Amino acid sequence: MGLTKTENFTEAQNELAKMLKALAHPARIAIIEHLIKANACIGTDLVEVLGLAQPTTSQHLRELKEAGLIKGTIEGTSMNYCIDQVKWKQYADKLNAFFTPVNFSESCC
Amino acid sequence: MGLTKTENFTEAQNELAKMLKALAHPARIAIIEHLIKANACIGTDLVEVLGLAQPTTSQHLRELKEAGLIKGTIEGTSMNYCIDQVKWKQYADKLNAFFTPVNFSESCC
DNA sequence: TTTATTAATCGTAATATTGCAATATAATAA
DNA sequence: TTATTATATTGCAATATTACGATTAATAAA
Repeated sequence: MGLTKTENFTEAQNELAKMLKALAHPARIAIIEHLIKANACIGTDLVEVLGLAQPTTSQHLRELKEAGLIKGTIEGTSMNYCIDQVKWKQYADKLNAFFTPVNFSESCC
Repeated sequence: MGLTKTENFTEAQNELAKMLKALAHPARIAIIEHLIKANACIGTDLVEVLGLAQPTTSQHLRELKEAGLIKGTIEGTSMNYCIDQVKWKQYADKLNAFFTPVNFSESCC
Protein backbone atom coordinates (compact mmCIF):
# COMPACT_ATOMS: atom_id res chain seq x y z
CA MET A 1 0.00 0.00 0.00
CA GLY A 2 2.94 2.35 0.46
CA LEU A 3 1.14 3.93 3.38
CA THR A 4 2.55 3.57 6.87
CA LYS A 5 0.11 2.53 9.59
CA THR A 6 1.10 5.28 12.00
CA GLU A 7 -1.93 4.58 14.20
CA ASN A 8 -0.31 1.31 15.26
CA PHE A 9 2.61 3.08 16.90
CA THR A 10 3.33 5.58 19.64
CA GLU A 11 3.82 9.24 18.90
CA ALA A 12 7.44 8.94 19.96
CA GLN A 13 8.04 6.07 17.57
CA ASN A 14 6.45 7.92 14.67
CA GLU A 15 8.41 11.05 15.44
CA LEU A 16 11.73 9.26 15.66
CA ALA A 17 11.05 7.48 12.39
CA LYS A 18 10.24 10.80 10.76
CA MET A 19 13.45 12.34 12.07
CA LEU A 20 15.52 9.52 10.66
CA LYS A 21 13.67 9.66 7.35
CA ALA A 22 14.48 13.34 6.91
CA LEU A 23 18.16 12.42 6.80
CA ALA A 24 17.84 9.08 5.04
CA HIS A 25 19.08 10.29 1.68
CA PRO A 26 22.70 10.89 0.64
CA ALA A 27 21.86 14.26 -0.92
CA ARG A 28 20.43 15.49 2.37
CA ILE A 29 23.44 14.14 4.27
CA ALA A 30 25.67 15.95 1.78
CA ILE A 31 23.76 19.20 2.28
CA ILE A 32 24.11 18.99 6.04
CA GLU A 33 27.79 18.11 5.84
CA HIS A 34 28.43 21.01 3.51
CA LEU A 35 26.57 23.47 5.72
CA ILE A 36 28.56 22.29 8.72
CA LYS A 37 31.87 22.49 6.92
CA ALA A 38 31.34 25.86 5.23
CA ASN A 39 32.59 28.75 7.37
CA ALA A 40 30.00 30.93 5.68
CA CYS A 41 26.40 30.03 4.97
CA ILE A 42 25.72 29.14 1.42
CA GLY A 43 23.78 30.80 -1.37
CA THR A 44 23.43 27.91 -3.67
CA ASP A 45 26.53 26.41 -4.92
CA LEU A 46 24.65 23.52 -3.33
CA VAL A 47 23.30 22.66 -6.76
CA GLU A 48 26.88 22.26 -7.92
CA VAL A 49 27.98 20.41 -4.81
CA LEU A 50 25.23 17.84 -5.15
CA GLY A 51 25.37 17.48 -8.91
CA LEU A 52 21.58 17.30 -9.02
CA ALA A 53 19.21 19.56 -10.90
CA GLN A 54 18.12 22.80 -9.26
CA PRO A 55 14.53 21.67 -8.62
CA THR A 56 15.75 18.42 -7.07
CA THR A 57 18.13 20.30 -4.82
CA SER A 58 15.38 22.71 -3.84
CA GLN A 59 13.14 19.77 -2.94
CA HIS A 60 15.74 18.23 -0.63
CA LEU A 61 16.29 21.60 0.99
CA ARG A 62 12.59 21.90 1.61
CA GLU A 63 12.46 18.51 3.29
CA LEU A 64 15.29 19.48 5.61
CA LYS A 65 13.57 22.79 6.31
CA GLU A 66 10.30 21.03 7.09
CA ALA A 67 12.14 18.76 9.48
CA GLY A 68 13.42 21.91 11.14
CA LEU A 69 17.05 20.95 10.62
CA ILE A 70 17.98 23.95 8.50
CA LYS A 71 16.92 27.57 8.24
CA GLY A 72 17.09 29.89 5.27
CA THR A 73 17.28 33.66 5.19
CA ILE A 74 16.76 35.74 2.11
CA GLU A 75 19.72 37.73 0.85
CA GLY A 76 18.87 39.65 -2.28
CA THR A 77 17.76 37.15 -4.88
CA SER A 78 19.47 34.27 -3.15
CA MET A 79 19.07 32.24 0.01
CA ASN A 80 21.46 31.69 2.86
CA TYR A 81 21.01 28.28 4.40
CA CYS A 82 22.42 27.04 7.65
CA ILE A 83 21.92 24.42 10.30
CA ASP A 84 19.38 25.18 13.01
CA GLN A 85 21.70 24.43 15.87
CA VAL A 86 18.99 24.21 18.52
CA LYS A 87 17.01 21.65 16.54
CA TRP A 88 20.21 19.87 15.64
CA LYS A 89 21.04 19.42 19.31
CA GLN A 90 17.57 18.05 19.95
CA TYR A 91 18.09 15.52 17.19
CA ALA A 92 21.45 14.50 18.58
CA ASP A 93 20.00 14.06 22.05
CA LYS A 94 17.01 12.01 20.95
CA LEU A 95 19.02 9.75 18.72
CA ASN A 96 21.66 9.36 21.39
CA ALA A 97 18.98 8.36 23.89
CA PHE A 98 17.67 5.79 21.43
CA PHE A 99 21.05 4.30 20.66
CA THR A 100 22.34 4.08 24.19
CA PRO A 101 19.60 2.30 26.13
CA VAL A 102 20.02 2.03 29.86
CA ASN A 103 19.91 -1.73 30.13
CA PHE A 104 20.83 -4.08 27.34
CA SER A 105 19.60 -7.48 28.41
CA GLU A 106 22.35 -9.98 27.71
CA SER A 107 22.27 -11.37 24.21
CA CYS A 108 20.53 -14.73 23.92
CA CYS A 109 21.11 -15.58 20.27
CA MET B 1 12.40 8.61 -10.95
CA GLY B 2 12.35 7.14 -7.46
CA LEU B 3 15.94 6.07 -7.97
CA THR B 4 18.66 7.70 -5.88
CA LYS B 5 21.75 8.92 -7.72
CA THR B 6 24.22 7.23 -5.42
CA GLU B 7 27.08 7.89 -7.85
CA ASN B 8 26.88 11.58 -6.99
CA PHE B 9 27.81 10.98 -3.38
CA THR B 10 30.62 9.53 -1.31
CA GLU B 11 30.53 5.99 -0.03
CA ALA B 12 30.31 7.32 3.51
CA GLN B 13 27.32 9.48 2.64
CA ASN B 14 25.52 6.62 0.94
CA GLU B 15 26.25 4.29 3.82
CA LEU B 16 25.03 6.72 6.45
CA ALA B 17 21.84 7.35 4.48
CA LYS B 18 21.26 3.60 4.22
CA MET B 19 21.77 3.17 7.96
CA LEU B 20 19.24 5.87 8.73
CA LYS B 21 16.79 4.44 6.22
CA ALA B 22 16.89 1.03 7.87
CA LEU B 23 15.42 2.62 11.00
CA ALA B 24 13.21 5.19 9.31
CA HIS B 25 9.94 3.38 9.92
CA PRO B 26 7.96 3.26 13.17
CA ALA B 27 7.48 -0.52 12.93
CA ARG B 28 11.23 -1.04 12.79
CA ILE B 29 11.74 1.36 15.68
CA ALA B 30 9.10 -0.59 17.59
CA ILE B 31 10.83 -3.89 16.85
CA ILE B 32 14.16 -2.57 18.09
CA GLU B 33 12.61 -1.07 21.22
CA HIS B 34 10.85 -4.32 22.00
CA LEU B 35 13.99 -6.37 21.51
CA ILE B 36 15.88 -4.04 23.81
CA LYS B 37 13.21 -4.06 26.48
CA ALA B 38 12.49 -7.80 26.48
CA ASN B 39 14.65 -9.67 28.95
CA ALA B 40 14.35 -12.71 26.75
CA CYS B 41 14.69 -12.82 22.99
CA ILE B 42 11.46 -13.06 21.17
CA GLY B 43 9.75 -15.84 19.24
CA THR B 44 7.27 -13.75 17.47
CA ASP B 45 4.78 -12.06 19.55
CA LEU B 46 6.24 -9.30 17.42
CA VAL B 47 3.33 -9.73 15.04
CA GLU B 48 1.04 -8.97 17.97
CA VAL B 49 3.18 -6.14 19.28
CA LEU B 50 3.21 -4.36 15.93
CA GLY B 51 -0.37 -5.07 14.98
CA LEU B 52 0.70 -5.69 11.41
CA ALA B 53 0.17 -8.81 9.34
CA GLN B 54 2.71 -11.60 9.65
CA PRO B 55 4.22 -11.09 6.18
CA THR B 56 4.60 -7.37 6.81
CA THR B 57 6.30 -8.02 10.12
CA SER B 58 8.59 -10.56 8.49
CA GLN B 59 9.51 -8.02 5.83
CA HIS B 60 10.50 -5.40 8.40
CA LEU B 61 12.52 -8.00 10.28
CA ARG B 62 14.35 -8.86 7.08
CA GLU B 63 15.25 -5.22 6.49
CA LEU B 64 16.68 -4.93 9.97
CA LYS B 65 18.55 -8.20 9.45
CA GLU B 66 19.96 -6.98 6.15
CA ALA B 67 21.11 -3.80 7.85
CA GLY B 68 22.87 -6.07 10.34
CA LEU B 69 21.04 -4.57 13.30
CA ILE B 70 19.40 -7.80 14.43
CA LYS B 71 20.21 -11.47 14.35
CA GLY B 72 17.89 -14.44 14.37
CA THR B 73 18.47 -17.97 15.55
CA ILE B 74 16.18 -20.89 14.84
CA GLU B 75 14.48 -22.52 17.81
CA GLY B 76 12.20 -25.31 16.72
CA THR B 77 9.62 -23.86 14.37
CA SER B 78 10.14 -20.36 15.65
CA MET B 79 12.81 -17.70 15.53
CA ASN B 80 14.63 -15.92 18.31
CA TYR B 81 15.51 -12.38 17.35
CA CYS B 82 17.83 -10.04 19.15
CA ILE B 83 19.91 -6.94 18.66
CA ASP B 84 23.37 -7.43 17.22
CA GLN B 85 25.13 -5.47 19.92
CA VAL B 86 28.41 -5.08 18.03
CA LYS B 87 26.69 -3.61 14.98
CA TRP B 88 24.47 -1.56 17.22
CA LYS B 89 27.49 0.05 18.82
CA GLN B 90 28.93 0.81 15.39
CA TYR B 91 25.69 2.54 14.47
CA ALA B 92 25.69 4.55 17.66
CA ASP B 93 29.30 5.64 17.09
CA LYS B 94 28.80 6.64 13.46
CA LEU B 95 25.63 8.56 14.13
CA ASN B 96 27.17 10.20 17.15
CA ALA B 97 30.13 11.29 15.03
CA PHE B 98 27.76 12.75 12.48
CA PHE B 99 25.66 14.63 14.99
CA THR B 100 28.48 16.06 17.05
CA PRO B 101 30.80 17.70 14.52
CA VAL B 102 34.07 19.06 15.80
CA ASN B 103 33.60 22.64 14.70
CA PHE B 104 30.25 24.24 14.17
CA SER B 105 30.93 27.50 12.37
CA GLU B 106 28.91 30.21 14.10
CA SER B 107 25.42 30.57 12.74
CA CYS B 108 25.06 33.28 10.09
CA CYS B 109 21.33 33.22 9.49
C1' DT C 1 1.48 -40.78 8.71
C1' DT C 2 -1.52 -36.47 9.37
C1' DT C 3 -2.14 -32.09 11.44
C1' DA C 4 -0.82 -27.94 13.60
C1' DT C 5 2.30 -24.13 14.13
C1' DT C 6 5.68 -20.74 12.72
C1' DA C 7 8.00 -18.03 9.59
C1' DA C 8 9.53 -16.88 4.86
C1' DT C 9 8.35 -15.92 0.09
C1' DC C 10 5.43 -14.60 -3.90
C1' DG C 11 2.35 -11.69 -6.15
C1' DT C 12 -0.03 -7.60 -6.19
C1' DA C 13 -2.34 -3.05 -5.11
C1' DA C 14 -1.79 1.49 -3.32
C1' DT C 15 0.96 5.15 -2.01
C1' DA C 16 5.58 7.54 -1.59
C1' DT C 17 9.95 9.08 -3.24
C1' DT C 18 13.29 10.71 -6.49
C1' DG C 19 14.53 13.38 -10.26
C1' DC C 20 14.01 16.57 -14.03
C1' DA C 21 12.01 19.84 -17.64
C1' DA C 22 9.17 23.60 -17.88
C1' DT C 23 7.29 27.32 -15.72
C1' DA C 24 6.46 30.80 -12.20
C1' DT C 25 8.02 34.16 -8.85
C1' DA C 26 10.79 37.67 -6.94
C1' DA C 27 14.61 40.66 -6.47
C1' DT C 28 18.29 42.98 -8.63
C1' DA C 29 20.81 45.22 -12.68
C1' DA C 30 20.91 47.63 -16.91
C1' DT D 1 10.91 49.36 -18.35
C1' DT D 2 13.39 45.15 -19.66
C1' DA D 3 16.76 41.77 -18.81
C1' DT D 4 19.17 38.80 -15.55
C1' DT D 5 19.73 35.92 -11.63
C1' DA D 6 18.23 32.80 -7.98
C1' DT D 7 14.89 30.04 -6.12
C1' DA D 8 10.38 27.75 -5.76
C1' DT D 9 6.53 25.27 -7.77
C1' DT D 10 4.14 22.27 -11.04
C1' DG D 11 3.59 18.20 -13.59
C1' DC D 12 5.14 13.98 -14.78
C1' DA D 13 7.78 9.45 -15.39
C1' DA D 14 10.22 5.82 -13.14
C1' DT D 15 11.30 3.38 -9.21
C1' DA D 16 10.71 2.24 -4.17
C1' DT D 17 8.10 1.24 -0.12
C1' DT D 18 4.38 -0.52 2.60
C1' DA D 19 0.98 -3.77 3.42
C1' DC D 20 -1.56 -7.99 2.90
C1' DG D 21 -3.64 -12.50 1.09
C1' DA D 22 -2.17 -16.78 -0.57
C1' DT D 23 1.22 -20.04 -0.68
C1' DT D 24 5.30 -22.59 0.66
C1' DA D 25 8.64 -24.83 3.72
C1' DA D 26 10.03 -26.85 7.80
C1' DT D 27 9.58 -28.48 12.36
C1' DA D 28 6.66 -30.31 16.21
C1' DA D 29 2.76 -32.75 17.96
C1' DA D 30 -0.94 -36.10 17.42
